[in-house]
Amino acid sequence: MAEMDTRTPRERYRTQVRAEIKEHAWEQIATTGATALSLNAIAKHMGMSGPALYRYYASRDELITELIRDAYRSLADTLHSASLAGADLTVLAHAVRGWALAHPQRYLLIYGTPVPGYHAPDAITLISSEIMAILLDACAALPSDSPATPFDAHLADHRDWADGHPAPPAVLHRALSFWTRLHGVLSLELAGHFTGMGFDPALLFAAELDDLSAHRGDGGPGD
Amino acid sequence: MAEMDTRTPRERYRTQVRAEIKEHAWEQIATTGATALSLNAIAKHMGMSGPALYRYYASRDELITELIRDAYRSLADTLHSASLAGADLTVLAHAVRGWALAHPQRYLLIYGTPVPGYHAPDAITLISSEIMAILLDACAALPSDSPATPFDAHLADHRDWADGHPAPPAVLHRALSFWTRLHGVLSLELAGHFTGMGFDPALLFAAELDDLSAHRGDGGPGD
DNA sequence: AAGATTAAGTTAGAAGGTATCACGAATCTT
DNA sequence: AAGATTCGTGATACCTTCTAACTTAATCTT
Repeated sequence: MAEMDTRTPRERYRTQVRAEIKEHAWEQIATTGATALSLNAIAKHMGMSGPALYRYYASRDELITELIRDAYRSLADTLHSASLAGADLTVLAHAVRGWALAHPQRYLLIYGTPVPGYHAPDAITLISSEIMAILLDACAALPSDSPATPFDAHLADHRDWADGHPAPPAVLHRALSFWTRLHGVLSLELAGHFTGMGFDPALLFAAELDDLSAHRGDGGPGD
Repeated sequence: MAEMDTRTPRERYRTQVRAEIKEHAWEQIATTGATALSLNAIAKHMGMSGPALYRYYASRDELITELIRDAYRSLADTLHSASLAGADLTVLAHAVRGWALAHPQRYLLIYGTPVPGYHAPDAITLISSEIMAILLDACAALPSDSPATPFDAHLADHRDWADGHPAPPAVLHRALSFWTRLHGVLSLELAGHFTGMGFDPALLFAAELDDLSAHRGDGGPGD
């Protein structure tokens, strides 16, 4: 049975309206993009007048910040699930890609062009490092006998972002490459820079992924 | 001697004002970002009233389109110069990075999150394939004895974007990897996703570049 | 040179955006 | 039931892009 909700009806109503606002916001973002998000339109769509929204979100920026946080949370949860069900890099990569293609505006909200004056609050940094931890675990699972590069040496001394994760520099390096390479393909694809070029972005993504898992692996027959 | 300018003074004045508008636009974009570009602010900054700008640009979108075109042109020229002065991939990559760091908003305008309803006109597609041609030339200059991947086979049949360039599929593949990997690092760096992580993005960029030039090159220790 | 034409710049205003404020009304608390 | 709190509203201020009408000025034609 549900335990007694200690919150007052007012509070429950409030959180429900906040959630409904975000729902409409996502709907609008999915069609018109994040920059064109309009509080007025959301309000009218919900049957109330513009300024009423300001009872729930102090500003447009605050709403967007919460949307970004939710997007991070959604991605982190997706990765967490994938990581539980067999956490190798390939599975993880396809989870990321699937999520990004299902919610392009969410991905772009996180990793796209930043809002000029925007600064990520700590809550987001936390989720971000949670994602990084999953990635580092997956990278650590792969063997790595590649020679230490100059960048590896640099990483040995600059591993704040690993947040205490005991991975060796080569693994840190691999995680960063994983992140930046997949983002390179994904962001260009989502931005539409491949449309009209003729090839299938999914295959390029897979090729980059193959290269990541193979060429510094067990020294075996890479592919 | 300057040859007679056949244009009327009106036309010369017109192009000069258009150029001045773009200059102010870049100034504003550099500080506040592209989404916050305001025609009104530009006009007031130039000492004339808002609607006057519409004599020179039919809409805000038309101005932005021309800015994007100029940004593409600037990048293409930069790459062209670099390509003339010894066109190996490393030089090219550092030219791109230098340009991107010098004009972050220009880079983001080209490769960042797209404007929802925006569609690139043909003039831009032309410059884009000009850039691709330079990249393909540089990639073709490197030896390539890597085994054909499934993606290579796919590229053999989907090479419209190469625009008649006679590069073999492996070179096309390398060009795409070059593009996406460097963009992966650059875009995340420009978006500020590395700030606070501690490591030096320049070294990550260099490491990615090393990997690109080395591991499928001379048959080195890679595989 | 005088008149007609064209272009440029102005003000006014429509439509829409964020955000603040003051006020009435609904609701929770006591 | 009375009081305090919160919600939603309309009015308002100040932005934005963009259109329309009007004035002024430069240029072209006769």
